[in-house]
Amino acid sequence: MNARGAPNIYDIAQQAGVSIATVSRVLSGGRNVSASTEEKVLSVMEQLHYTPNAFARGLCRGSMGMVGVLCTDVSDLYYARAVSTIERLLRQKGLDALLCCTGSRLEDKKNSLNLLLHKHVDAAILIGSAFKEQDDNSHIEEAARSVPVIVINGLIECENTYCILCDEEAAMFEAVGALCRHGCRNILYLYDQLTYSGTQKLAGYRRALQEQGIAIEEPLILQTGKSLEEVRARVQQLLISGAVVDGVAASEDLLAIGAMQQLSAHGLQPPVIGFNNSSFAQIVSPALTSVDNMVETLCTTAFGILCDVLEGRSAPRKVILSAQLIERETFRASPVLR
Amino acid sequence: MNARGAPNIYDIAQQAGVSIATVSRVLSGGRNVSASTEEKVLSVMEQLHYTPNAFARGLCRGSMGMVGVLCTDVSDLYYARAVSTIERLLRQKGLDALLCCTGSRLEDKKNSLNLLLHKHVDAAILIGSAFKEQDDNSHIEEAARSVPVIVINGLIECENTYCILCDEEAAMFEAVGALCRHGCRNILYLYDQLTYSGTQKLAGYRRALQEQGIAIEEPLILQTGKSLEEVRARVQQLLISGAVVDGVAASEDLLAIGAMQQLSAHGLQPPVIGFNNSSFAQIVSPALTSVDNMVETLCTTAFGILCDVLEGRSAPRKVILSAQLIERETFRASPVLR
DNA sequence: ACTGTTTTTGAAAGCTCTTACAGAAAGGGA
DNA sequence: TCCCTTTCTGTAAGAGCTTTCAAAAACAGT
Repeated sequence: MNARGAPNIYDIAQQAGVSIATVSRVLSGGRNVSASTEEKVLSVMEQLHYTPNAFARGLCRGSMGMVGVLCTDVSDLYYARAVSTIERLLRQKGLDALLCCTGSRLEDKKNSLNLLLHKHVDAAILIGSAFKEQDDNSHIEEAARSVPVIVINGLIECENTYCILCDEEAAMFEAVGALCRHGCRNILYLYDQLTYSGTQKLAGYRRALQEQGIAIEEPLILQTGKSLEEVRARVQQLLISGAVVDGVAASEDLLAIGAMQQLSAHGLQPPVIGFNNSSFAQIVSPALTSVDNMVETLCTTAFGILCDVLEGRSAPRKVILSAQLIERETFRASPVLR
Repeated sequence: MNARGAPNIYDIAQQAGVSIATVSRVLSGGRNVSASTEEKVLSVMEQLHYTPNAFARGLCRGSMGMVGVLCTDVSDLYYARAVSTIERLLRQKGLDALLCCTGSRLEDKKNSLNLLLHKHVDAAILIGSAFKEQDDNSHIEEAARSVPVIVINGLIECENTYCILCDEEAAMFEAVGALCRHGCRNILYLYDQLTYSGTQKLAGYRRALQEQGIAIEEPLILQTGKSLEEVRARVQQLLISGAVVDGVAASEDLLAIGAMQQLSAHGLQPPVIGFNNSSFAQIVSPALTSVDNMVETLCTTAFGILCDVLEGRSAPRKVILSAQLIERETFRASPVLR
């Protein structure tokens, strides 16, 4: 064992009476090493509790087996689920997740991604971070020049970039359509941010109303913050202004819940549909009907693509899954012919 | 620029007409470099978009500025909040968070921690992962031999180890005591796992009943899973068996909510107190009274200690904060004299 | 025993940076 | 002008691993 702590490959070589090249060969699977030599080396490693130095390895191989995982905020249940799923899959494959919560400001997202690349991750997985405008994604394109970038729940189409998303426009179209067919005419729509996903959902809402021949009333389209209080305050404002609301759709469960509470305080209980099918949905009462956009499936698919890419296989540049309406107490689509 | 992509320190040195040592000096703050040389080097770096190779740096310095963050499961709201807080603080300080969700099996926790160390993190932060028995923490003690280990919400006392916790025994003692003083005599207690924290809370429950002279009925102490369904099923079983319940305390909000729902299905609405003060608590109705064990504060404190340790300052080996009962609709302590 | 293959091994170069040490340049005082 | 500091710069030796290339050993076939 050398002076400062951990033994290195030289120590092993010396103890085992072989050269460092042989030790290195044993380390990488024992190709071209005689069985007896391999055994001896392995036993010395065991004895000395040897673990190869990850930095040195990284330096030689250009990779340390880390994948950057970026999202706006893990304390958000939705991202938490996604990150959890991805982390588990990565770990199963011996990869480490370098977590990075960027916050919602574009500038911060850009910086974070950049920093991550300097750590020489093997790939980057962005969750829900792509924006609508092509221009806002320049940092992603830039990043894709050094490592493959997998975007979950965001659209991006450029070299070395892969995206897995759920057709949320269609999902919201269906959900709002169902509300209309149920008889709702003044459907409140709540959203927080206009990420790619946010934009899609809003578009779905608009298309559904148009298709049903219902005029879109802009005041019913409400941008709120993420907190329950903000949502309730905005809804309260709206109600006080005299707006009529006979249905609610929201880009996230929490927003729907806030609206539900505030409407309920006014004695109103219109049908409500949330989005994401988070744990919140089953906990509130009445239990919230919500669109399940399949985070886990999105993540699993993304991971599969990541593996394909890292191992040099070909992979689809864009995968679109479809969502599913999970019916609970706040709304059940009555089987009505259109 | 050299053959394969990124420029290295030699490229910069050559372009700037200086030696690599000088470049390295500029890199590390420009000590002992003339202003003119520094400027020239910096401009070449700029031009070539140079970033020092993190692995090489790691190799020399023995650190890459990464901190391992371990928890059972980030998809759990409680851990998600903690991880989010910690990640943000680490990033502010230029450190990266290597996330590791260990699952609840001790064996997996041990392995994960071990793997993390091989990546040469500067420190490890464990969230709620310490167990009751000293023996179960051997992996932590082992880890602490190579890097400082900060345990949040778990007790551990050994060399190079720091723990920050909330006195949950006292918190639960107070909460259950309040229920008793309110008149509850058959208080259902729900818990999931007996981590250190879990054990403490249960102990608090027992002590409160004892102090109030109420006999502890073991069937009222219910171990459930983490899912709402499991909780409801277990509570249902209990009720069917004819047990009387006139109060509920739980080691986690979700458990309390499950119990609430099931009791409510039986027409019962006893006082209920949850734990963690998660977002769930404000969302359900009636809104859940819950003990806030100050995750964010715990994390901030932990981070402060981490900084002190990394920078060679002294830090307390153990910090205990106290929790706070957040009163909502499911229980309000009436001001009764003991 | 000898030749040609195949398998196993080691020496050395390379990956990119930091840092100790020594030498060169520059500045100050007599 | 000379000598002694102080400031700046370069050389070279690591840090610990991978990998190429050539040499050595083992083996088979005649």
